[in-house]
Formats: sequence, structure tokens, C-alpha cells
Amino acid sequence: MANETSETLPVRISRILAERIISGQLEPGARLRQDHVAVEFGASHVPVREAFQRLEAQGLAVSEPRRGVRVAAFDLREVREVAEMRAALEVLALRHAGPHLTRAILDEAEEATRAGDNSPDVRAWEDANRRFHRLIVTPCAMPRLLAAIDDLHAASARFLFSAWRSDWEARTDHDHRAILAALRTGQVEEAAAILARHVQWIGSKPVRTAAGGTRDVFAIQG
Amino acid sequence: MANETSETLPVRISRILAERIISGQLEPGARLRQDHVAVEFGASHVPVREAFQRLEAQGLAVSEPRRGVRVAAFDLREVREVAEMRAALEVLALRHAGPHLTRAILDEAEEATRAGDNSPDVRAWEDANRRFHRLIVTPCAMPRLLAAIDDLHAASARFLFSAWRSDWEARTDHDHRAILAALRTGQVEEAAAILARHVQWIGSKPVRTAAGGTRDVFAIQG
DNA sequence: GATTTCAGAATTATAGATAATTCTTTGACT
DNA sequence: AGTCAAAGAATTATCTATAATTCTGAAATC
Repeated sequence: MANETSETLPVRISRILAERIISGQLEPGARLRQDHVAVEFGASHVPVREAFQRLEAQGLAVSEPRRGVRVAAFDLREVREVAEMRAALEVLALRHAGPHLTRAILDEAEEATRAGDNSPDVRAWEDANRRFHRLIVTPCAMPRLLAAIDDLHAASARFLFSAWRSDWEARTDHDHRAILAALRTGQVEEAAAILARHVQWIGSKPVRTAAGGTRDVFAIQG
Repeated sequence: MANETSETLPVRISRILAERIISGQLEPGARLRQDHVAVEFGASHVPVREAFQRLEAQGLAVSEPRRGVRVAAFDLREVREVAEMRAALEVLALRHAGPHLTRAILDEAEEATRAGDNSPDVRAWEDANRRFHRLIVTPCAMPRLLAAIDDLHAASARFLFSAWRSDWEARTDHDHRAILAALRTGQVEEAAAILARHVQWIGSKPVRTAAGGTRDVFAIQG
């Protein structure tokens, strides 16, 4: 059982399953059967069980006592909840990160914003977006806070991927640029205010469906 | 193996271990050996393992890959971190709970405040204090937010018990009363502002040691 | 005398097996 | 024909056992 990386088996399994849940490959309500997952990864029940518990802690799965574990469902209410928690916590993190932000970090964040604007698909955009947000809050050096924010990002990304399945058009992210501009001039509070609005902004946006019609899709930014 | 309650075994084990960690019975850095715990609860390794993962998710334990799991250490920096996260999240919760607060709930919260003032020991005070905070935020009906707040409360309580081991004097909690007064007159924002200061207030307070001297102990309220 | 190395013990992590519970399907009865 | 009940299959949860890794201690060498 040559573990090429030092990553422990339950962590590996939970990480891969999390990717599938976030990407929408595993749909909400889908059952996660431990034997099936076990044989897929060539492992036994025990590590799979621990992986499930990890997913549950992240809010990506729910486990009913003797009835197995399912991919967590999420409704608009929970999306709003996650967005508001993100707003509250990322603002807190940014306030503490502010004094430790260097020009190099801000340049990297700007590069991430450009990468987001030029993204060919949602996946690439999400990756760049997350990179931006992580860059500007990481210097707060509050591990517990950053871990919580990461989990919330995962939940956000999940919703994002479920909204835009196929059609997607990149557009320039003005909020990111405004945040960077404020940070470059040392206006941390101004940047935090924009960030709060930016993360929390949830509206609806008409999207062309495959059939040619339009439907309303909730749009989350950030 | 008569489970009198419907509580699942790993949950039961993790709950009891959490109590020990929070109360200080299990000191920071203490090793949690899975066999020992297993024999104590008359269980096997597997449920114990899952209980450990739960504790890790709550931030009460840390697990090094092949070297076992220990009770999480905590320094002043983390205490501050937890306090600030609590301030941010409880304020968010209170804003949403505000419109749904009834007179009955506020009366119950006032009763909890009185119970806190008359507490004979820290443990009773913490219990009443947690009851107060939970009462005023629960009506927000945001399960993920409330779960996060609960975990942060556990971390706070842990610090509280480590600070006041034996000597303890109850005092009237003016902040709680001010929060209630604001809520009774519908001033949710005012209550939220007091709550933020209240939770975040970390100062130092001289405490008589067993030897008769005094030492500085960081005091967390809330 | 100090350091390094090797061996034994303890502990963690995984695998295989067993018991208990739930879901499903089939059959009988109303 | 519809509904309820019971038996079988599938799945979860736990236990016992095995393999792998790390820690501890002592002995040997520098």
C-alpha cells in the first residue's frame, strides 16, 4: 500500500469526495455507501467512515444514525447563511490582515483577479476567485478563522457550480479591483466594507438554458 | 450493550471526552490513547477513532498523522481569536434573531442572567451564561451559524475553567442586563454593539492564588 | 563519558469478520 | 384492487485480529 504522498488515507478520501460534491458530480441527497467507496479506493470501511465524518464536519454530508450518510442538500436559505457568515468572518480576517499586507501580496491578488476575468469556465474562475480571497486574508495568521472561511468557501463553490452548469461568461470583477485599490492606499475599513457587500451580494440573473429559453438563477459573487 | 439513549456511540464518547477537556480534567497536550479510552467505555477502537475526529473538528484535539492524538493546546492568541470570531458570529446571529425575539424568550434570558449572578461556582456560571447567549441567538434559525457558535463557546469555556480553577466570586452581569434592556425596546443594533464588546472584552484581573499571593489572569467574559 | 545504533514494547492504522438494523419485495388477507 | 405484514436482501455499526510505524531503553562503540 505505497502511499506516495504523506497524506493520510481518510484525508485523501474525504478530499476527493469533497471535490465531487462541490463540483456537482455527486448530487444533493445522493447516498454515500461505505462499501462502494471502500472498494473504489481499495480501502476498508474504517478509513471511509472517518472520511465521511470529515465531510459531515465541513457541512458537505449529513449522516442519519443507522441509515447511512448522504450528500447534504442545500437551499437558498443556507446559501444566504453561508454568504453572511463569510461576510462576517472575512471582514474580521481582513481587518487583522490589513497591517501585514505587502505590495507583493497585493500584486499577486491582482494577478488572481486578472486570471478570474480571463477564465474559460466556472471552475477556473472559482479557483482564481478563491485564490484572491485567500491571499488578502491569510496574513491575519488566525488558523481557526482561516479554516472556517475555507469550509464556507467550499459551500459557496458548491452552489456556484450548481447554478452555472454549462453556460458561463467571464466578466471583469470590479469589486476585487476596488478592494485592491482601497488596500493599496491603506484604507482597510473601506476595503472591508466593499468585501462585505461583495461576498453577501446575492441576486438573480437570467440565464439561457439549453432549450433556448431563460430561467432565473440565483447568482452569488465572490 | 443496552444503549438506553438513542445517542450513537461515537457521539457519546466524544461528548464525554469534550466535557473533560473543557473542564480541564484533561490538560492541554495530554495524549488520548485509543485503547485506553476504548476499554474505559467498553468499546472498540473504531468508535473511539470517530470520537477523536469529532473532537478534532471542534478544535478540542489535534491529531498528528502516525503519532496519535492530543488534547489541543491553546495560547492567548487563540483565546483572542475565538473571542473575535464569537463577536462577529453572535452579532450576525442576533441581528437575524432580533425580529423573532418574544417576551417569553427575553424573560427566560433574564432568568438565566439571575442564575448566573447567583452561581456558587464557575461551572454553574458558565452554564447559565451559555444559556443566556444561546437563548437570544437561537431564533435566527441558522443551523450552520449556531453550530459554529456552539463550538466557539466550548473553546471559550475551556479557557474560562483553566483561568478560574478554584477561587471564584459571582458578580452581577451588567452587560447581559443592558443587552436585554435594548432588546426589550427593539434596539437590536444597540444590543448587538453591546454584545460585541461584551464577548470581545478580554482584560486581566488579579486573582488570589492558593499560596495567598496574587497573579494576573486573563479574564474573558461572555 | 557521550553518542549512536539496534532491539523490544507500545500504539496507531487498516483489514477482515460478525451482529444488528433498515429497506425492499413478495405474498396473503380484507 | 388496495393495504398490511412478513421474510429476505442490503447496508450500517461494531468487534477481533493483523500489519506497520513510532517511541523507549539499553548496550556497544567512539
